[in-house]
Amino acid sequence: MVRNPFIETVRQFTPLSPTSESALFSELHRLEFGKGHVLVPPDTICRSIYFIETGLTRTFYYKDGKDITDWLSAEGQFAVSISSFITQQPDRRSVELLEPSVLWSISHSALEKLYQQHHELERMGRLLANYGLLLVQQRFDELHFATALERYRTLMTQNPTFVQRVPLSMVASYLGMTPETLSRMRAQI
Amino acid sequence: MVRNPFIETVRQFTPLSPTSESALFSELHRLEFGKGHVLVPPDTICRSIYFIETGLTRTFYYKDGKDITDWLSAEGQFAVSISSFITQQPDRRSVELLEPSVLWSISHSALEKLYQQHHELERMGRLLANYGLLLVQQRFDELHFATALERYRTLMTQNPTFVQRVPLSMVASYLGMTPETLSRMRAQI
DNA sequence: ACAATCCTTTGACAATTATCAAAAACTAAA
DNA sequence: TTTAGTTTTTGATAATTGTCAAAGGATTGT
Repeated sequence: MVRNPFIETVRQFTPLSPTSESALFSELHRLEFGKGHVLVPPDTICRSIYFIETGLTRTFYYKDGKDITDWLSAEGQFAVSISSFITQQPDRRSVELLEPSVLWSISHSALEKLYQQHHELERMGRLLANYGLLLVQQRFDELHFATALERYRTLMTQNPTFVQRVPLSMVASYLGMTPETLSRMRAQI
Repeated sequence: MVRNPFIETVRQFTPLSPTSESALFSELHRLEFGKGHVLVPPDTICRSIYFIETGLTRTFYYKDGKDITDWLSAEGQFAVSISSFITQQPDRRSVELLEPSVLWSISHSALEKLYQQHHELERMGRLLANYGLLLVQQRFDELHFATALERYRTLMTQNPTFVQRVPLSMVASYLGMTPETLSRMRAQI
């Protein structure tokens, strides 16, 4: 029974045999980086997925010269440039640390190999993809027809720590608004 | 070698052995319904996923009394209330036919059984979930920081038939704007 | 502690998009 | 074909959000 935060999170999705667990564990790498470290540079292939033991990351890209925060992940969550990881093609999205972090990474190629060898791990991969789908769909719904104030309120109930830990200019683009608009939503309580 | 549009599409994601193919095929049901037929009523559990051989479907829900088109699917694509299907919990999203359609359905429980029995099919499920993730992410990006005109233009290049086949009021909410705004975007060419 | 920088807020104004109303265009049934 | 109903377009106006500029706060390094 491996004791590792990545594995323990994965177990909540599907039970794993000791064989699968140790095979998975043997491909994990523990990483420690400081604030500002770039996990995935822009226009490169995202070759690993990162589980956050402690710390905070953001995925972002530039559109028309503007810095757009696409995703935020904290402890217990995954950080990845999702479309690049799935397609193994370069993507404009970049991933960086907003706080010094302890991460567990596994490479795309190692995962592919594990998927081939262990049906259980293939299932884990499917369930993690399903989970990701739910998360993206939730954010999609928010943007679809919620006002700036509604989106801020949802964030305050679902991820209040982001507002404390992430610069507001990044929270603003995460929510699909300008920093000025976010500041005004906050003033409205 | 099964000849079936669902199976042929799935083969493009991953190769399937004859055994897996016939196991999958044996769980498929061919369905034919007229325009307006409701595949998934609102606030019910979406128990099947539907592959469209011919026809057109939309997923929609009501927010503040307004009808919002969440997703459109045509021949060669899948129709499903995605979060309900994944969680097997009720969801406000409803799925209906916009044209008379020929569909191939498979139930969630049959899929679960097949996933258990055939590693290859579990892989297929994982790859289909990955594909869905890419699609939702693309639409998320659009809404995040593209203007109404940009969103209309993207639709015209990526799915021009939707504009011809779907009532414009539904295309408008699909794109996250009012019918009046869509009409004005169209007038601007 | 202090400067230098960066982040956030505030204000004035502009652009985008929504709302409401009515006219025009289209569709379907008799 | 004509009519009744629905959808789409157009117009006037309002609400929301963005842009630009400047002031106020906070943070960091020396």
